[in-house]
Amino acid sequence: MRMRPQKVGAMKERYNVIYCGTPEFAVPTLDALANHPNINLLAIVTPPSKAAGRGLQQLCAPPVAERAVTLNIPLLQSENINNDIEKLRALTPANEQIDLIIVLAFCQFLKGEILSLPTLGCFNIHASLLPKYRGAAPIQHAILSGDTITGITIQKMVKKMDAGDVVHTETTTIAPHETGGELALRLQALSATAITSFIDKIKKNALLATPQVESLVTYAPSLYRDDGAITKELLQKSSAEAIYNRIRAFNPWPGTFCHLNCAKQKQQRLKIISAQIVSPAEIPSSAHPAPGHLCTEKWLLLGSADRPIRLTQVQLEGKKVCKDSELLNGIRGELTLE
RNA sequence: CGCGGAGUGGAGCAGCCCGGUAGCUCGUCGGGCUCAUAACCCGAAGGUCGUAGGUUCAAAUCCUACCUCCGCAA
Repeated sequence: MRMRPQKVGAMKERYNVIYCGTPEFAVPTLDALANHPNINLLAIVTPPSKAAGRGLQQLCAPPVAERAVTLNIPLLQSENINNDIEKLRALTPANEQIDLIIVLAFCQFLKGEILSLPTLGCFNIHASLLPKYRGAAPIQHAILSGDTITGITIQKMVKKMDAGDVVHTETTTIAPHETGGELALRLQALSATAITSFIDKIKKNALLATPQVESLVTYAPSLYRDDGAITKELLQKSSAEAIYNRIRAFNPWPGTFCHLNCAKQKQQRLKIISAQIVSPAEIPSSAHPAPGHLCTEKWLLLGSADRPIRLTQVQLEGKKVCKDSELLNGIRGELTLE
């Protein structure tokens, strides 16, 4: 049963905001907030800097943290923000209150105590059309499922992950060949648009909170490297379109790959950068790969449950990205899958 | 000092272990052929073998240092 939308918010000249975010994805929205005339950014919260990079173990700050320094806004790097509530209070001027906490791609879960800290509440920007794809990897899952539409949702955070009332949405179509990385770039810009509209709604006291329809809830769990494995088993039971969607959804992260055996060499991992579905009519019958098998006559063709998939751009361990035909130019002996 | 791979004509690679004339699959250019192809045939151009030292009669190959690119792991 759908509940009647309720109004939340209050008119005010300037809102005290704390922004929580981590990766590049959260930077444009930070900029939008920092530039907004009605927003006073009290502080920016990110996780601590971590060692990163090949060879030298250098400390690497989250992109949002770097941006905070550039913007000259107080930065709080916290392992777990739930334990640092006092530090947040300390950043608030004596006779003022925290009005809003905005959370985008933060990698930390906010508990009850912090949710009740701001006067207007905590709001999360989520990169899907909730209630679809609650969880950590909504962008990839939307493409993986072959969706043609997605967007940005702003929800009033509750104790349950991504389950709060929806207060604002922006939609966009997913292009047929769009990758996870390309869509993420567009959605991070759309997120900045969304937050501006959201603030305007608050200003006009026109914010409507619509409960999520529970029966439509789906989840987008975290992805891991192994999820990108294109195996014989997966190929045998999947359509070419499903494999193709996986390849583009997982580009550039967590990436898709398969394992190759080449004559008298040890097994090598082959990253798949891009691919395309091939109509059987486009290739000679001698080059038709069986489901779960690899054909290397001129292109790298994987056999799926229905049509072949050509791996157009690939990368072998320790090598640069190259076209499938270029890889085959250098291969001596037979190449087989796994 | 986290582990590992790689720099050789325009591209992708072999050759290095065991030093002795620069090789393979493509591409490019010229010519030919076909109704046609991710086609085929003939010919040609194009390389300081990442950089700098060292060993040697002789180094792509052995030794040392450095530069660059990349995979894994976080």
